[in-house]
Amino acid sequence: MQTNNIGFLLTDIIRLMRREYSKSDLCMTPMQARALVYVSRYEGVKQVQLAEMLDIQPITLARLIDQLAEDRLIERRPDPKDRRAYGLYLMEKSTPLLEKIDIEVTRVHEKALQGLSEEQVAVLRDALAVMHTNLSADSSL
Amino acid sequence: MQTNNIGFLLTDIIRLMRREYSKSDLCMTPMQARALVYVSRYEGVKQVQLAEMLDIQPITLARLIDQLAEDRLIERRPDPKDRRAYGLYLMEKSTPLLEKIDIEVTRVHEKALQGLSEEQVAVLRDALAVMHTNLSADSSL
DNA sequence: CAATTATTATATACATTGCTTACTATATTC
DNA sequence: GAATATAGTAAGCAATGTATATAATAATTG
Repeated sequence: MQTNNIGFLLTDIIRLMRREYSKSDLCMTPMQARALVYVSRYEGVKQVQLAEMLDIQPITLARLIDQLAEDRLIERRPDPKDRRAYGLYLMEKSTPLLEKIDIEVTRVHEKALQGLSEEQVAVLRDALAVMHTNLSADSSL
Repeated sequence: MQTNNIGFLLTDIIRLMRREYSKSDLCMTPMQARALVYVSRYEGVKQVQLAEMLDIQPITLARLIDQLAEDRLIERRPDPKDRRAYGLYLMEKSTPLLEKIDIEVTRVHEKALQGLSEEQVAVLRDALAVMHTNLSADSSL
């Protein structure tokens, strides 16, 4: 049993990246930022769809959206065709914030990946994508 | 701003690995398992040292140790030379559990890494190690 | 040797992210 | 029209992490 296996490394890296993000003045958590980024990319998305994209439970997303809505970064607009559902839309305040998020993400990426060649980063990215796919596959079927 | 950046990928993979581990019958959390593995590798280690190895706060580790000690997997033995400190030692019950952990870690690794060549895995592992080092560096100095 | 400082472990309180289960309101289907 | 499915939420819990504070003990310094 090794103490430097890949799972341990990943756990550490996530924790370290979280620390790095907390040094910024974004005043939001990584998942909040992520949800906001997704809304900006898929404006009008419904919560169920977004929860599926993020692979989290709808209730987990609901609370994220609560926070973002309370901060007036996004809003829930009633779906005209389905009175149960809401579409998620950006509000004005989010535009400059999204720019800051982008800068911050770039900063952390650069810090994390420094010293790695483009090729290494490409292999890393591909390997992580494969791992994601492998782990998403539901073997219980 | 991309929705498939490396930080997002890592976050997802950690969550998916956690789910995968929860399917096992280990009845312990990843961090508990990790702490147990470290104790098995560095038997007699003191809590402060172990917290440093895991790069977590001493209080975070203290609670992990509480849980493992309550389950009679490890024990705190008073340090003969320092009455403030304890050495951490395995108890009998942990031997078969460590074997099960090893099997489970191998299973999840194989599921996560399937389809990747040995070379890709090697690059992945190296890249993650570099990222860990990069992010551990305290740039505030 | 006495006083200050540092270290070890823990306590308390909190935030974030995640889960399960259950519920309401509304759509859809039989 | 009744049964079923879906969108969103509520309540409660667990795991992991943080900051700050405190008690006990060691180490250092004057």
